[in-house]
Amino acid sequence: MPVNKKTTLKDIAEKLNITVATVSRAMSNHPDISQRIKDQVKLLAETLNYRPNSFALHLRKQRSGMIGIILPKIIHYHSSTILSGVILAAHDLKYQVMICESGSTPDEEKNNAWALLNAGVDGLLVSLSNNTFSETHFSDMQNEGIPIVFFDKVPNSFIASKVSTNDYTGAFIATEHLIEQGYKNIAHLKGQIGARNSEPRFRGYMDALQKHHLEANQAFVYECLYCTEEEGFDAAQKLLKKRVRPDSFFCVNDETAIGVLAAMRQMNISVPGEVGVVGFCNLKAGAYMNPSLSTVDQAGIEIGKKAAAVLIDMIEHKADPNCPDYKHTIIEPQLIIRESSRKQQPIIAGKRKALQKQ
Amino acid sequence: MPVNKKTTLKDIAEKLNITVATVSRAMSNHPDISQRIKDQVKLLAETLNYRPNSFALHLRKQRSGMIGIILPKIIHYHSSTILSGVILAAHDLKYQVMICESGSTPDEEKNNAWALLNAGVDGLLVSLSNNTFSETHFSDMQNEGIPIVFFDKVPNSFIASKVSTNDYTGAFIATEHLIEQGYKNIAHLKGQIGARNSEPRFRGYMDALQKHHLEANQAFVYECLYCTEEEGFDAAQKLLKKRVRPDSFFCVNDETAIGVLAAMRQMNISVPGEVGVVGFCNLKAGAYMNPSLSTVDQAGIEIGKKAAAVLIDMIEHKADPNCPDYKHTIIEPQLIIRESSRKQQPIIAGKRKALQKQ
DNA sequence: GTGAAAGCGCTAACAA
DNA sequence: TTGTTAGCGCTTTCAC
Repeated sequence: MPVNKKTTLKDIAEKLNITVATVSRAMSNHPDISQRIKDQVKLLAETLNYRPNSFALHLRKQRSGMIGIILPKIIHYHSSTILSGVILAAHDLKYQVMICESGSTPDEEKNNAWALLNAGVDGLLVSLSNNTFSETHFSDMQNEGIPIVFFDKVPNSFIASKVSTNDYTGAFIATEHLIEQGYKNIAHLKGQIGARNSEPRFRGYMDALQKHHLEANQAFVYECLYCTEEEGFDAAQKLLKKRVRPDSFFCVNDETAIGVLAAMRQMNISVPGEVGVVGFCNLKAGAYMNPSLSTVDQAGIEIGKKAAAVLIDMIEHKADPNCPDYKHTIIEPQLIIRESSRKQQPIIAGKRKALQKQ
Repeated sequence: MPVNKKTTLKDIAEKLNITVATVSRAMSNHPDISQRIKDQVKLLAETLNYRPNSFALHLRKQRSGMIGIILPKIIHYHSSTILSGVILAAHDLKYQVMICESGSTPDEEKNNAWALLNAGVDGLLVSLSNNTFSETHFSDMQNEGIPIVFFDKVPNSFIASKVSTNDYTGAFIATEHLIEQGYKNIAHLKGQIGARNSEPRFRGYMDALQKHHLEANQAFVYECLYCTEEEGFDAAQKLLKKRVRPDSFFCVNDETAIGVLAAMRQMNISVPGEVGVVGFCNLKAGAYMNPSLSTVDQAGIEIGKKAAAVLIDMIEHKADPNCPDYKHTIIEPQLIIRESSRKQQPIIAGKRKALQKQ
């Protein structure tokens, strides 16, 4: 493997018998430099394959043009969608993205944050793990003047820039949709009390019931610990064995909703005829199910784009005295109606339906 | 937002009336430095929140401890799994990961590569887009001494370090499995001729047939252009309308296989009873299908880990005269048998099955 | 229009 | 045991 030393401004200067300063100015099209020199320099730079040394640039500017992102788990569909959005916006603004995965452990999250800062990122994008209850290290960083934007899973009790889905309205429109389809006894598979998105989704569900004068039945709210398909499966079976049965499920996420669908299949209960189901997240898998799963889409790309844009704005206006205050951007989610909740329209068997996606 | 200038070695040196050199040595536990000074320095560093300036370190060492990764599309399950593996291994070896997405366009891929290098990565991890036919820019980089490892979608006609799945054996064991289950007329939904993984998978299929003395029927091989569920759906319908019908499908990926399952449902053909189906990739969705989808798992985490390890090895032994030659690591995939191909065992209705995953 | 020199923060060879 | 000096590659102020 050849180890050709990279060309530097010095190399060019020596070959042309001028100083590095002149070369530097020529490369950046400084008006003082004669066209002749500029041409010479640029030609030589080209032929020698000159590329500026980023390390020197970073040191000089005390800026790297890199932002760091910390995610609980990359494989989650929602996370990787957000990541895509972040990268898009960052590249547009000439920033690169460095990535870490916390695996939902607060310690890793903290280590990741410091590792990214030590690697030289100009700012941090953070989606908190569900298990992070103390955000003091992040407030320390903020106080040091490090720009941080929280996204998706954002801290409640902590003043900072944030970008997140409106979980409340997402849950509200999903529940309202079930009501409009004629379902009356709507159960809710709820997330863990501690989990960041569970509470607003629960409130959205409750408020939609209230708006439409439906009584909220405590027995129809089932708390899931891990929000897996298995829990959804179990929950659905338990709830349907009660004397008063629910006729539909609004689930805190698509995994549990998929579990509900499996339970319905096993119990020979028709969906959406007898029971309606709506999830939350718009997993790819939902579109493939039979019946396909209605859900709430969180516009991950938008969340990512916005979070990156806010962060980079903070980075570039750090010294600005009238620097904008921390702001919380709320992205509105969108209801995706598929077969699992469409009671009102007959289901047309066939390809179009079988493969319907969005 | 406060803009506290960060503490440097100089600050510490001045406060302690010693030189930066001494401070530097004290911080790195140089044996020559007296314990007293070390204690003083470290204490002050601690209280002043000293963190070494990475830009200066990078400039000095001409190394950043960052690697870059280029993926066609992050949202693809397989890609994000690999990414996770890369990050795991990189962090273990004290490297950070910078990420780009090519969107499967060769131009973006090239831009990404240069952008990552300009940002200062020590080496590159690349999964080629299906549309990349000329890899000259990568060979230029290689010739400049930049360590590159290709993974997943690797170049054929280009000598470099590579890590990839054994597509051939994956296809072989999948097909053989169908044969062992008693299927005789095995169709293959094949990827596009140009696509990187299609050919070895096709060969694996053909060779498995041959090994078991089954005649390969040209009419049973269907070439998909985009390998979507829709194509899988169409293909299955077309093939099943022929006079000689296939009794099973080995599909180039899980998307097409999911399409086949949908077609079977619509045509009221029982799976695996009448027709068996096996996919490739082990998408999450496959486990949720009814029947759940048999598939080939590509051990994405392993691919990622290995690719990162090889790259970092190249980076750290760049100057090594007996530097290892480029090597191609092949990761063996694993067959995941679920319901869609298990003809031999009766399907037990119920929860365990409905939710079976791996 | 171009050169000289300083400095970004750090390390390491050489001196003392 | 500690200080001095040079240098990583680049930009920029100040001279000329």
